[in-house]
Amino acid sequence: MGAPKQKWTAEEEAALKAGVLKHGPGKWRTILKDPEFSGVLCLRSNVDLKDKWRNMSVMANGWGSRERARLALKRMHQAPKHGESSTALTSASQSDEEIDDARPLAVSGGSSPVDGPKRSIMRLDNLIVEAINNLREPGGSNKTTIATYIEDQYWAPPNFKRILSAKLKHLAANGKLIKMKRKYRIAPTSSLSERRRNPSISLAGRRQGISLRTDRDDVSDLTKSQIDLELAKMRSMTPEEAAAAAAQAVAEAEAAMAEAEEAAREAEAAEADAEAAQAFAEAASKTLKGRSTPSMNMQMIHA
DNA sequence: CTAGGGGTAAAT
DNA sequence: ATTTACCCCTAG
Repeated sequence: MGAPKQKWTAEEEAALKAGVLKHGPGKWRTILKDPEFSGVLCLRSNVDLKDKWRNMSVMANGWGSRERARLALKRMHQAPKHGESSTALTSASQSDEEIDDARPLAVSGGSSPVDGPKRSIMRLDNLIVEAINNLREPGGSNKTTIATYIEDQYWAPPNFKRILSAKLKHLAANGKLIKMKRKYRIAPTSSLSERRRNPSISLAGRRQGISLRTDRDDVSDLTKSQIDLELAKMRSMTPEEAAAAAAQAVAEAEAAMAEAEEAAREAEAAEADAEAAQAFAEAASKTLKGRSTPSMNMQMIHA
């Protein structure tokens, strides 16, 4: 009875992504056994990992197996009117876009053993959240610290700092982050409240709550509708999607980089995200081709 | 153990 | 009322 539900947190998602990135899709048991991730994922089962990954992949690539069937069925079932003859060309509209897809991840039995390439495309704002959460600095973390963390943990494009600045500013404007003095912290509205169903492990982290809204430094004032719109736009964009799009133009990425820089200078909403993803993908491609190794160091604290 | 199907409870 | 996504169940 009583388990209301159990939502996945950013840390868990990040850990899962990192785990898949390292060991490849499948191998849930391996990921779960990894000491680096077990600290965060010890409450989840391998099946949970699989399911979550499925959900995320489905969301990322468009529609997987279930969604399509369900949607089709629902559409069919939910067409009360319609009728007879004529009309003809029914569907055939969108459906199969067959995304080129950089890599279908979990799907397909191909599953190369060492599938996990270095493609560490992750949504920048998730990265930022992860950085702040993991740093756990009192009063928040400043831009430099966040940048250092991310650069340390993952690879970063040369103009990363600029993109990060834009992103940070944008997130603060959106209300997703609270900016105080020179430090950023996660906004209290971000649904960080209830915690695990298993209270036994006391896990040192998770300092939340306290809507410390002291300063009226305040972000720029955007209307609620505007914020909502931007958020919706951001949400519709997925890392894999962006990565696929970016990978396609990887040959011309060098030229795109210039544009990205310029765009990042102004940095507006999802557009900045897209450019950032492009830059990231470009860097990933270079790395993959045999450049310097990405320092994939995970150093989490797990007392 | 992993992949997939299905149900059902939360959120919009 | 519809959609989202968490969780359980079963087959390979």
